[in-house]
Amino acid sequence: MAEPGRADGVRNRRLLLRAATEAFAECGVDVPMSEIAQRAGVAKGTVFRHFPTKDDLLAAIMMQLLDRLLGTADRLLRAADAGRALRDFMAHGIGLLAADRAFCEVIGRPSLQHAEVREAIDRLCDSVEDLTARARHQGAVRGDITGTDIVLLLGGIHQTAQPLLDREPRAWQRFLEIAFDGLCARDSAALPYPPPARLRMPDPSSASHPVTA
Amino acid sequence: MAEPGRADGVRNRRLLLRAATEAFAECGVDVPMSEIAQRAGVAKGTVFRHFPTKDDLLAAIMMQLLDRLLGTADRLLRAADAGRALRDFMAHGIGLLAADRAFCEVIGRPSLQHAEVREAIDRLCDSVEDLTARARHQGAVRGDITGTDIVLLLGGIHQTAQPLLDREPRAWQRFLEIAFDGLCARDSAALPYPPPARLRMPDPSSASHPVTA
Amino acid sequence: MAEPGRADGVRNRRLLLRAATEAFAECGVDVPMSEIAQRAGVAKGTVFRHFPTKDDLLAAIMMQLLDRLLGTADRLLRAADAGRALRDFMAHGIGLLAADRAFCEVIGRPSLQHAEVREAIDRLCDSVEDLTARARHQGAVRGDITGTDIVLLLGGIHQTAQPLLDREPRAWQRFLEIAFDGLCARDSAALPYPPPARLRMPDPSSASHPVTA
Amino acid sequence: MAEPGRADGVRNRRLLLRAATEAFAECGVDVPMSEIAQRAGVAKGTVFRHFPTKDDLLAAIMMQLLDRLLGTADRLLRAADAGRALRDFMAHGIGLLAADRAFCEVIGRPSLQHAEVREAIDRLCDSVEDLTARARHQGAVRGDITGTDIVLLLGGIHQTAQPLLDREPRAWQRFLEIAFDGLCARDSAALPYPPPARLRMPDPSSASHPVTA
DNA sequence: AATGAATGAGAATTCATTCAT
DNA sequence: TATGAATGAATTCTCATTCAT
Repeated sequence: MAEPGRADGVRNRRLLLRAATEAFAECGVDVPMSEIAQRAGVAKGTVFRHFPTKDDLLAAIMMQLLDRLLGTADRLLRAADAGRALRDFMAHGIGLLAADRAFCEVIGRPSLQHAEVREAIDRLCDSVEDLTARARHQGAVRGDITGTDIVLLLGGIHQTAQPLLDREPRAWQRFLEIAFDGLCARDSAALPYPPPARLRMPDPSSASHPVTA
Repeated sequence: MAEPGRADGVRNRRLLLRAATEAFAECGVDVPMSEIAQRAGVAKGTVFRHFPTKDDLLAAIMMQLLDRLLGTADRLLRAADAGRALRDFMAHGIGLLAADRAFCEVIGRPSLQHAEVREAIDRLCDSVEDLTARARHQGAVRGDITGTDIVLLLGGIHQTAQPLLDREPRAWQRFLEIAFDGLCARDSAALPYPPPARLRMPDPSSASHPVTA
Repeated sequence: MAEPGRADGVRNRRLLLRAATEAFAECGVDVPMSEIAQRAGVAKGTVFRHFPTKDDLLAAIMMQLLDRLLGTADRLLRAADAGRALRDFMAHGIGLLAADRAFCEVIGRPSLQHAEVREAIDRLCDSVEDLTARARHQGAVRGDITGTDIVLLLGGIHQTAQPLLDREPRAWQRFLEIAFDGLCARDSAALPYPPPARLRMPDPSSASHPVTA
Repeated sequence: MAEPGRADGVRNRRLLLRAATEAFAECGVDVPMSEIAQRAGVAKGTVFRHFPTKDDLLAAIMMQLLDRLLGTADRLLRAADAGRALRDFMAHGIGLLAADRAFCEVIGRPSLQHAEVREAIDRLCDSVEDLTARARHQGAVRGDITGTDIVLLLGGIHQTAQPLLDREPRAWQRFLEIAFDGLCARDSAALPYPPPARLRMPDPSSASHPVTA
């Protein structure tokens, strides 16, 4: 509108990502692009200049998350105590999710099919698999726990605590502890269901059920 | 011309609920009302005769779910093995959620604020609290686990397995087992975060943060 | 399942077609749907209720034109004087085009790829081919004139007179006469270019050049 | 630092005209300005520096066309065989139009109202009138054919062949021959409609009917 | 009561044009 | 002068909801 001057493109991109992350986190993926523009203090057209479609914007936000997760996972691969490292990774990941309501809703959206996002998820799965394997070998978790279990639990634990997040932003720690105790339980019987297959983002072709497996 | 219209009305209401449950489960809450009307084999106007707004329809579906959960909880209160009963309750609840993609999305919607729904959630929490207390007293779960933990875990475990649901509809059993092992872990240290407060549906007035606590 | 409100629907569809024909004729295909709605005296949504996309509306208008042309062609096939019939057909066709500026612009639009439209064009070409063959056999036109020539000339003659249409709505008669004289010229040398192939609407797949051949 | 910027400006203007001609020819007048900028290898702002509005750019392209037509007409005025000259002029003109899909669409656009364009059209009409008068006097065309007829036929013949252009870029020669035969037909009855008035571009004020006369 | 046509407030997206650097 | 980021009006289309029949 009466915006004084044209801001640096880089700066606006950052403003937009911040505004979008916030808006998606608060309102979910159905928040209008115009709301995001407003929060970023730019005109609607500027959003589309930086992110040609809404799904491109969602994908960019996913990438932020995935990049941070990947960085953490790779760093923790060098830790001596693999069990501790695995738990730290989960804590970090859940903490990131806790800031973003959109994560649950983004599943099944075309944004997950961006080549970039698919690759990042793939790389993340690789690293978490390594992280988990080390914990398994050190006896820190049961022998039948896989990296995919861990990735799935990230979202699940976050979701468990989500209704509390407003009033108790750290409540997820409670459920992480419970889950981690379950992951360790060495003397228990075999789990009643085999380990899940590696996560595969759905091909852009399959249109029926939009959920991944 | 005694009551045929009324009978029709009852029948249509049932058709609509079935169709809506199915449609929401398959497509999520963004499915158009027209799609629901079509699946039910009635005209759009008829949907609105029975459910004045979309959120009323969502609330009715929530009520179905909650009623079934409540029935199960109350029945299981009479079981001898309280640990077994708690686990059965969770399995039943997660199984219901697994059939309905809309459940995750409904959080934060005004449908959660229907007086009827709030009351049902309240009643459910009471029953699950009882169920959990019995399991606690029988030593089947740790002493610091509450009914609210259990209710929250319902959604969380479902969410953990959700990306697998298409290909492996029973995968949630694996994560229920893990979580339940964690709930039992008697020799562990205290949980790092205190038990959550009782679930409270948000007041219809507070519009900012749509998540409950 | 009576048909009470449907009378309105039929009436509105007619209003819309009339309004759209007028609007396209006056303003070209770029006229906004909202303008058409306004001219028809209905709300925007009503246009889309009747014609799900703009191209559907354009296709419906094309169908009006093609149906009338086809009716005329078929009727004239029974005339005794084939040369006269062919000229009458052209006069009728050009008269229809003269009322519609959109016709020139619609070429290459997806509306031409509607199955219904393609079939109508096909049928029209068949009839005009017959009409032309009869004129050829009666010696009313040169031996190397085909139905496709005639169909193409319809648009061409209209286009020739178009800049005059506002002030002289019948000026196309002058150019029809000139063209028809050219079609008859029996003692002339062979035409410098072979007859065109049958008109074929482009496959929806070919996206490069949107013009038909 | 004498005039390098100016030289750049001239060069850019030429690049832009070339790119725009090409883009309009391929895609029609709705091609975005950004596409033209890209084809010219300059930034969008540069397009607007040279042509303040899109219609200014269209007008400049019209001027190119008109200048070439005018040059040809004037050159052919000196030919001995006036009938041959007239036909050569038409062939040249149609050939130019055949390369430019935008020409048909430009009719009715404000670009036709540029003073410069109006003058060029006027001058062209004068020359073509002379050209036609000479052909008339030599008996090469009917006595009631005017220069305006010829100018109008340029667009009309092009339009006739347009649907074939993709596959048969020279098909217009067939229709030029037919039309020219019609123009010659000396023994025919009088044409059924009087010669058109001189072409007049519409006043910028009259906004209702966008077609010229 | 049921129907389905009509409504109109948005939603995403495009693009000519402006303007700061 | 050239650049390209920003603008915002305009456009197509969707969908919850209302209402006449």
